[in-house]
Amino acid sequence: MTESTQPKPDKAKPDKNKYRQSLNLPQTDFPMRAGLVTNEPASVERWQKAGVYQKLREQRQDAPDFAFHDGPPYANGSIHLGHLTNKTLKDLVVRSQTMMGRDCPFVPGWDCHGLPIEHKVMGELVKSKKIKELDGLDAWERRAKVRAECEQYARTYVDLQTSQMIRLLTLADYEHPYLTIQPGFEKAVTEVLADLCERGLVYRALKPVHWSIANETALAEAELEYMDREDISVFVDFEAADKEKVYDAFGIPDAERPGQTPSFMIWTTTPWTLPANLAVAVGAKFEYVLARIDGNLTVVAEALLNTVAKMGKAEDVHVLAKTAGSALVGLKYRHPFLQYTPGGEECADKCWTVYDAEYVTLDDGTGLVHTAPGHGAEDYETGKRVGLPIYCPVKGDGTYDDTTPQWLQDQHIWKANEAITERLRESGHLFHSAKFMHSYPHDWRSKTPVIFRSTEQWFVSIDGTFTVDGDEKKSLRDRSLWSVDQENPESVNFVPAWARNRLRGMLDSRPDWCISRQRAWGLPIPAFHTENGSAVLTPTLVREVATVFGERGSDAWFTETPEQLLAGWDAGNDPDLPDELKNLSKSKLRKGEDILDVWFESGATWNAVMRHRLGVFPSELYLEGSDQHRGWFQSSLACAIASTGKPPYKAVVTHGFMVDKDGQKLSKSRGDTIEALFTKYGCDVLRWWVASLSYENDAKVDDEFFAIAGEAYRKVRNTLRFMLGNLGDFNPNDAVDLRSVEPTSIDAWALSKFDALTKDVLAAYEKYEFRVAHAKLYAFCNDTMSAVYLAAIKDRLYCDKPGNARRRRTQTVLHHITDGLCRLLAPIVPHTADEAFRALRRAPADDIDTCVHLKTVLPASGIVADERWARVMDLRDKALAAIELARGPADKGGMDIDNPLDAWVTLPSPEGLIDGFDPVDLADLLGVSKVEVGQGEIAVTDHGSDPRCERSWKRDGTVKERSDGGMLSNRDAEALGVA
RNA sequence: GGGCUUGUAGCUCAGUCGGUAGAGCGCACCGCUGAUAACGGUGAGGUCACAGGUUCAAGUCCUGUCAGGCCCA
Repeated sequence: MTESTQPKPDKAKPDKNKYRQSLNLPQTDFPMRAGLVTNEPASVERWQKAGVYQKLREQRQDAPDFAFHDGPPYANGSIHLGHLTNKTLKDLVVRSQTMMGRDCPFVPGWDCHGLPIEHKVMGELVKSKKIKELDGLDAWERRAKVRAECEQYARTYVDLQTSQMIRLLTLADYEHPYLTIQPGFEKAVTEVLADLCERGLVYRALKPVHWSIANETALAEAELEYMDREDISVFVDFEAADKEKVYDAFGIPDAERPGQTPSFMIWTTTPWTLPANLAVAVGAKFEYVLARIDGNLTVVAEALLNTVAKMGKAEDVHVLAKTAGSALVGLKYRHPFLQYTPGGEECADKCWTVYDAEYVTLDDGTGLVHTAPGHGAEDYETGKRVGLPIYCPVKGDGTYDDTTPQWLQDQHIWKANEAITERLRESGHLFHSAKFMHSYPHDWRSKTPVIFRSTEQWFVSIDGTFTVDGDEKKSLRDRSLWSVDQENPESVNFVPAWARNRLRGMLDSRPDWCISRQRAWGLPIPAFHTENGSAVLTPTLVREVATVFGERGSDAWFTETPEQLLAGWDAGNDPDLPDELKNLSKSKLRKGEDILDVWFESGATWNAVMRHRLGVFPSELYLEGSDQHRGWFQSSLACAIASTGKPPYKAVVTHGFMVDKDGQKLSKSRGDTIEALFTKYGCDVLRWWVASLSYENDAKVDDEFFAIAGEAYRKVRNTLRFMLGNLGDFNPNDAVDLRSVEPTSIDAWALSKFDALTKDVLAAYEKYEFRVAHAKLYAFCNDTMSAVYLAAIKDRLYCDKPGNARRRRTQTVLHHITDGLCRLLAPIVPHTADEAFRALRRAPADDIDTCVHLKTVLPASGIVADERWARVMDLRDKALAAIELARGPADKGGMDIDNPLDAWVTLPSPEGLIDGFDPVDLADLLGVSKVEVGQGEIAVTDHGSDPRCERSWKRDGTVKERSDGGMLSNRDAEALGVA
């Protein structure tokens, strides 16, 4: 059946709408359907035209500061859900702080340098064949050219992301962002580097670092990605140099000594590092055995003997003797295939030594650890301690150099894994080998496995001590740890609290910071090399180059000569330059080719943005994802503490990651683009969703959750619409003095509820508990307003005479609450709050000055509702339950009352509970026609057969036929002016 | 393998000092039809991931296991 075949319902009940025209029904231009897709961009345009961000800065000149610092996203690609959450959370902070009256300037930033962009640009140059244009150029010209391409690339994505963030309704100084490629920014970063040089924290050393073979550069920890990889694990026998000393160590009597030479069995998953083996490490405290395994005499840790034997499928295992690891220390062994020693007199006898080391464990392997100081962090420490050379026979491209045996030279290390294993097998040194899968660090860009390789790099010392302004000599590690220590009264504050431990754990264990990279797209480390190759990097020199960067940008490093760059530097007057260099010739200097780790740049944003630009330090807050404990939180802390002695932030807020519906890692190829989400749901809906997250944990993302947020948004929107509709005929001139509101009136109750809401929401905003604010606002709209107050005041708003005092009083209160509610909602739904705020004031479309975002929250009304209200509301709950029962069928104790307006209720007033309360207010709160005060229990009576007012539909006992022929109650007759 | 962290109703989350398990959404049912592609009411739903332990008493404290997440090796 189609609708057209049905009778017209309007005609069916003509009398029902007899008085409809005389009612004050809601009227508003605020539509039920939000139309966010078109209306949000219109709001953005209006705010930009009005210059909201600038106006706020002028308006808040004397207001308390809230300097919040934006961590720079990487200028590559479109923003994704992670950005959306991060940026929205930041905007919730900015807007809520602004709404609370503070001056919260927010300078958005972008991280523009770095490998990912350079990698991408190089790929595009190759693809477009433009790479050929670089062929004839020298290295510096090439780099300059690549840098120009990179800058263009970065700026493209800064523009794209800027437009997306603006579309997301975030409030920031998008006209003047900070970019890590701006000359002023580069200067500020270089100044921080100068400060660190001044503290004596920057040094150059040969050290194993994570090395990307594909990109031929050192990588920071943050540039690694762990992925599964198949490798060979090998158990190798290293033959003892002097068998008698081994037997001595195991205390075997001369007579019982076998003629055979025992060996030390080591285990490694990187056979390619064996050519660089310079030592074996044991744990002095562990027990070791001399065992015969299928005929071979070998030394392994007692605890691991069975596992090792089983792995090698050994059939005959027999322990000859046992001794402590400490007895093995100092014993010598021969390398399985190196016939000579690659440098270092320590090894004139062509043997290497067994040492004790802390990091030896009995978790896996043999308890004897292959040590190659050029290829591992711990190996390096051991090598340094015992004076071994930091030997690294692997070149930057991953092939062996000419210090290795002929059969390895120029071979790639990953191929060498096989070759070495085979060689060991042939020579009888291999006990066992097996392929296995493990999680292994990869270069996050090229997705290729990373190796440890020692190269000359610049480092920031974590444990070197220094003073700032003549304070106590302490290391960067100790200072950093203290700055986050709970015992420290000036400690950084962490939300959530466990973030403190997480940062501390990392500070405890982090090694020296390798800050150099061998690429073109970055800020050059302004070091110069003298003719004999030694590096010059003095504070004065660095500051001089910083000035040049500030004036001409860091491109100058690539296009200018050392004389030009150092025009203002006088070697003779540089206090940190060694005497023998005082009269060096600038023309003989060579520019260093390293660039700075991008984490150093972002670690110094506080200097460029907070200190230089806004003149505020430290920042009130850093807010980023939990991965930034190791990233930005830590790099910023290190830079700021080394430079100023103070942390760059007073507080750190961390949020979790976006995961899928099942809590699993979000796949990168998944889902809609950001623009698709913007148009499908609207940004206010997405923001409402972000506000609803318990962001300290990971957040599940799914269409379903956005849809739920959309439903909730519509409920709030409808509540606003209804409130606005009932103020359709209200003018501020009609307002009554709020102080005249009776404490026992329903209006006083609503006002006090709104005051409480304001207090709760602001407290939540203050603590960055947006979820709490969100829940309170939602409950207020749905319960306090929609279900209770608005339901109760409907009758008077619709039926009282428009200018009636009671109606105007209620409207005054409603206006106050609507106005205040817009302000409280503004940080979460900036478009909708402003739309409602403007609708409340009936601002015409061309009025750009009416804007909720230029306002602050309303002060408390100061109305104290009667303290009995809480108990009166409990009484209401009971009465409603009684009405609900009365509406049921007789066999369930009910009276079959269809409509609550058919009922009257008698309420008891124990201890004068409802004395002085308006019975009409109480009736309206219950949705019944009349309330009487009585004794005993709550009583519901059926008045369904009483005459019904044709206008208000109430049966309040005053309904009778009036002069116009209609059945009306006293109030409605009066409102119409009929007798 | 290590650090930090999560696991409570179908879903998202509260749960304070250890003392009878809470909300919203969804669902079911009912009402209203003057907030109407709205609005209101009522109800069902839980072995608090699992296994031990401490305690008169454990979602809560301790140990371990399982399954996730971030970071690291």
